[in-house]
Amino acid sequence: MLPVEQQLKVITSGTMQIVPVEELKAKLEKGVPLNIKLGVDPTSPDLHLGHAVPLRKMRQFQDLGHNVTLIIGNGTALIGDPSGRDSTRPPLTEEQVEANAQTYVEQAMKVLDPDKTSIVYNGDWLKPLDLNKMLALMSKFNVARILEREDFHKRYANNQSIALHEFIYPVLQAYDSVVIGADLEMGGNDQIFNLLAGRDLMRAEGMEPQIALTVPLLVGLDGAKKMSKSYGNYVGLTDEPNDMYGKLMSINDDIIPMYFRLCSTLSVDEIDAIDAAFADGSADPYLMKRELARNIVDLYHGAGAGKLAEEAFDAQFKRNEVPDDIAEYAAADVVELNDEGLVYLPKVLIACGIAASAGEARRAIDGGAVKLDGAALPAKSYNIDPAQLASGTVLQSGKRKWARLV
RNA sequence: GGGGAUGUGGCACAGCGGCAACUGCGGCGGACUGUAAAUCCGCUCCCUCUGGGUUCCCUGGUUCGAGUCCAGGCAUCCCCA
Repeated sequence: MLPVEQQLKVITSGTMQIVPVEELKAKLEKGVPLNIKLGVDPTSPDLHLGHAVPLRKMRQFQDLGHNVTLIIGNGTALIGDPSGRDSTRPPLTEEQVEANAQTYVEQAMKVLDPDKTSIVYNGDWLKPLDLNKMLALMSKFNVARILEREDFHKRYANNQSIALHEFIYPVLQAYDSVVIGADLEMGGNDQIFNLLAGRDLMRAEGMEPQIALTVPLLVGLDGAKKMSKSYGNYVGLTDEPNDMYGKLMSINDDIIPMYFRLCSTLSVDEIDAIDAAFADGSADPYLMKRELARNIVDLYHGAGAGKLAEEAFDAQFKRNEVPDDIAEYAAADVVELNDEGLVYLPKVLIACGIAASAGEARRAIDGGAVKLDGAALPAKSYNIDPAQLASGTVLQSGKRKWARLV
């Protein structure tokens, strides 16, 4: 294993807080692999780059020679983590949890090293808990302490409801740490209370308390809000390579270093150098962003995928070539003649998935966005000669929506 | 349990009884670019559209005409107990 100082350099890169650092140092100095815990409630089947931030951190631990336990919260999901919420989470059904857990693990393994990861389900030990044990656990916590945390405090102060079972969430999460004997637990920065609860409970059980490590919430592609599917500012881990590359190319310059830090596979030294280059203005943001996009595409789609995505990107957006993997539609299926022997183009655009409604299609035409074989149509050209839609014609709306007639 | 307020397009916020509905954000498209930023222009409910249809929590009512008035319902928020 690397010297403690070097390990710490990697560990602290891109983290929010480590409580307490001295204890972590002491644990590392023992020179044995630590047990690193990450608990996830599979609330959604699709992971994005934001979810991958703690996973990346886990991977760094693995590369340093430590072991990682990924806890699938099929027990805790029955409550729903109240962290950062202003209302009670709807509970998931067992089937949802089951299905989500499977895709979660699949996606997580793109980041983690499967050989150094053990995957466990906390329902295995949480569901069999009997009343005695539950009460014993709950007696270790007190209400005033739990009410101190910001999310509960706010809800309480604002007269928003807090269901009693939500208080139990940190208790169960803490118990997970006891069961697996965690040395360190990580989470997003809204998780700090739950992580500290684990410390308290472990201490109460006479164990060496875990270290709490938090990573920041990743900012979304818009550079403003946190990355989230509902904001539409995310890069999904299963997004197609070209898509992923394109989305990353659209980010603002000033979040490039942060994305390198939290999402890329570059070494800490390399990332530090990039930070420095951005700080003194010597960095070329455009080239850096291309490197970032390649790196992340490689990570999720295999080495070389980034380069291919970049070439496709250059062809499509720099040289305005027709992308080669566009959807094809049989002209016979999509092209309909009206009484005058003309084709109502908006219908064709809808059939080819280029427009959501005829109105949208008409607006796109009027706005000069729609092109046939690269030639823009004049405004109001809604009814066109079917000869313009012969087999082989490429339909385009804007730079991103394409279809080919066959 | 008592009292008060509010419910408008993805979000935010206007709207004297004549509105497909102000404005901002966001989004899309165009120009310019590095699918960055900044800036400028157009669009942003549906419909083969100088027109038609369906909208402003729900249900009824008043009216030639209701997002706007009335009644009841539902939801949310605030104050007091």
